[in-house]
Amino acid sequence: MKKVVIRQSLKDQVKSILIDRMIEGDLAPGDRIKELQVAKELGTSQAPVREAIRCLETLGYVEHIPHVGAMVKTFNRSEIEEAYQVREALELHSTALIPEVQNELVKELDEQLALMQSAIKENNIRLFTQADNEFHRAIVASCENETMLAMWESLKMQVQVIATLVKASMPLDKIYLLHPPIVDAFKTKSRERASLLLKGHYKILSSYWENLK
Amino acid sequence: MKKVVIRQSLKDQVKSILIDRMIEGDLAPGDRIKELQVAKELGTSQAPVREAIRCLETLGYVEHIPHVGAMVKTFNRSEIEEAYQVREALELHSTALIPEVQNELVKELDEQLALMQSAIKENNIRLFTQADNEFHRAIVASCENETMLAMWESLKMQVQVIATLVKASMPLDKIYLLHPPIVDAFKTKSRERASLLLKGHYKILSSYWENLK
DNA sequence: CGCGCAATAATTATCGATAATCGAAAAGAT
DNA sequence: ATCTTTTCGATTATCGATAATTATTGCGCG
Repeated sequence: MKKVVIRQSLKDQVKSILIDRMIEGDLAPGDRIKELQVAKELGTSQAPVREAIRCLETLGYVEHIPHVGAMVKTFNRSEIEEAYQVREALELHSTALIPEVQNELVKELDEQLALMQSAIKENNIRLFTQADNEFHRAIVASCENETMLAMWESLKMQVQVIATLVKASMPLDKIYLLHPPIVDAFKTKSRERASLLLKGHYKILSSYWENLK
Repeated sequence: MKKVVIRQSLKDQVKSILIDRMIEGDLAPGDRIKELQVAKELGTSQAPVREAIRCLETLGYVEHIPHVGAMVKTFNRSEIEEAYQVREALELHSTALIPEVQNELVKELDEQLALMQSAIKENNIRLFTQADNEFHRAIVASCENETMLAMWESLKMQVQVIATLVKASMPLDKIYLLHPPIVDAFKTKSRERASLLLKGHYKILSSYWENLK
């Protein structure tokens, strides 16, 4: 691949850097993000940092209070539960919208199932979570509705929290077992059945989550 | 009500003004929004205008191309259809999530039905659309999921387009008739039935929409 | 006439500095 | 000692100006 000069606005660069810091844990929930401080660190002026923060705000990654500042968002219980419900709504309706040709979807789902299994063998929660995410994402993506997919993805952060906590109390292989029947339903072209199974999947995980109180 | 000093950032004021202009039609889809021009008009500097525009961008009201500028968004056919599908997903799942006490919801829905009827008598499409919107909004709102409601509302603009066009070809009273059965279902505490009727409602409007090609 | 290219105009992106605002600490009053 | 007011430091919000980028115009040339 040919190398090309980087032509990315400062805002976008700052945004990427801040997101990286969140992922790495250098920026933990509750941490404040000061515009001028970040600007000095990164060698820019306040404006691009400001824009980047506002962007993160709309992504739901940070919380912003006028004249006070921004801090990395900490989700409370109900926000997380709400997001989980919305995600369920989107996935269920997606299965209903998936066009007839489901071969590619099945292939993708099978791949993610395999990844989940190897993650279980290694007891690699991170890998499992990723495959789990991709599994569900594939379902939403296959109904070819960009708007739907964008909304589904916007709940990433909140669902991340619930997923992490549930996985700590529920064995991975038990979570895994919720998925193959869904793939089978798609294989037999029964979206109706897939939808019901998915609903059951969510119900079971929700009840586990409830017990974590 | 006691009067309180207005304490709103310039950004928010600019944002409101721009949205008003869109509603009034002074800013039509495709129109460019120039930062410095708006700034001069409103007597501010570029910065607040810039922020307001970025905010409108994330709301999906304007489209922004780096180094070129922003313009009022024109939705294409598929974006509108996608939004409509997502809204259906959210409303259907909302009905399933509504807690047992549905009296307040029924009351609100009945009110909106009445408004729709008087709108029909006056042949006031604007009023009808508003009541129609509130009707569906009430359903989503009653499941007490702020995240769900926020997402539902974020599709306002796109749905506005489809609603306007369908109403031009489909008589208002026909659209009206899709709603009372839904209220009846809620009255008999049958969320299951309400969900099915809502699905039917969407199916019928979609088919009308398809015929507008 | 139409195409490539340079010069120019228009607009956004970024900057550095200043004003406005907030929260906490210090001072004062009861 | 407690409550209120004032002051001060920190931070965001806004400004005016400049740099960077893109779009447009006009000109020379085949």
